[in-house]
Amino acid sequence: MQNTHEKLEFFVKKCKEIGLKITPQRLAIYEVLLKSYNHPTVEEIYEEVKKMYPYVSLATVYRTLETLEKIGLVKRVCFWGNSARYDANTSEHHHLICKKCGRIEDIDLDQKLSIPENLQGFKTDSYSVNIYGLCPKCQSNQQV
Amino acid sequence: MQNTHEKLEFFVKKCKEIGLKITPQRLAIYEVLLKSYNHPTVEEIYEEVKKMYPYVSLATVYRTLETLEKIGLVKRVCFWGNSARYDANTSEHHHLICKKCGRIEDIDLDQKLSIPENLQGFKTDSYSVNIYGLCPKCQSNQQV
DNA sequence: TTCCGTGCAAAAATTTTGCATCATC
DNA sequence: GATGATGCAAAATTTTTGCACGGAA
Repeated sequence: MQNTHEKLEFFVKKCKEIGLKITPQRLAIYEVLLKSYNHPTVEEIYEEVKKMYPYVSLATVYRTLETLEKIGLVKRVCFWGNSARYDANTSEHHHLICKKCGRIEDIDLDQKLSIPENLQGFKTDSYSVNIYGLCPKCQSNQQV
Repeated sequence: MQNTHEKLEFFVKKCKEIGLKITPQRLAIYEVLLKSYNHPTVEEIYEEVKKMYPYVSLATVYRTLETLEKIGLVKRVCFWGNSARYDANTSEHHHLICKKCGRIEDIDLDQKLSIPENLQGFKTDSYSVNIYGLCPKCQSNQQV
């Protein structure tokens, strides 16, 4: 597991390698994502980035996230509601999802599935597990 | 595993129980979903239903799918792209997803994960596994 | 100086809602 | 006949795109 600083250095290295320019917006967007552990929506990322760069545009956030996803630095996750969410944790991990409020948490599973390399003609390369349930808050609001 | 006919009867029973009216549109939408094994988008379901009921409205499809999801007859799945997809297979099963074209197939896994009932404060009740890879078609178009 | 990236605004795509009418029960 | 469901259109939400300008390399 790398820390934020190492991840940012890696980001800069990767951008230079590929020939992407390192703009303040790009850095800010990636930084926001590194700091958030709640799989924010594009809108939420945008609001956060605006605190540092008030003139940033939502379109830039969309474009940047797409770019970051292409080079493998962030993952697009999509579980709930109508908007895409992003995650800077690209290591092997799984998700715990509240069926009521949609809250998503990362989780490590020690159990491993052994997935055949070939399944129904698909050449497989990874998997992820979504575990559904009720988060602590929604359990106590159950009666409401 | 029930067949289509049994599922339709169950649908009718369930609707009556809850007090939902059985309209031709509802039946048609559920039927379309029962017959499709590719997790169609709302738009795709709409196009299919229109073949039987040319005057059906997209809004009805949206509302009906929401209703069917609430009563547990269909599942909303969301993996790829920007639109919601639906699945009438509500039994325990998992998904095989092509990273390139977004095709989704159901898959049975004989391996089981044993998920603790309590994880990070969440009361868990189910899980699903998404396996990612390349579908046969995208493998052969790889060079393109 | 050269391009890529950005901001802005408009367009496209997706989903929800209000309301009058219709059809099931 | 009562009530819930539908169709239509408009609105709201989410995402993408075109284009001129500005800034990183």
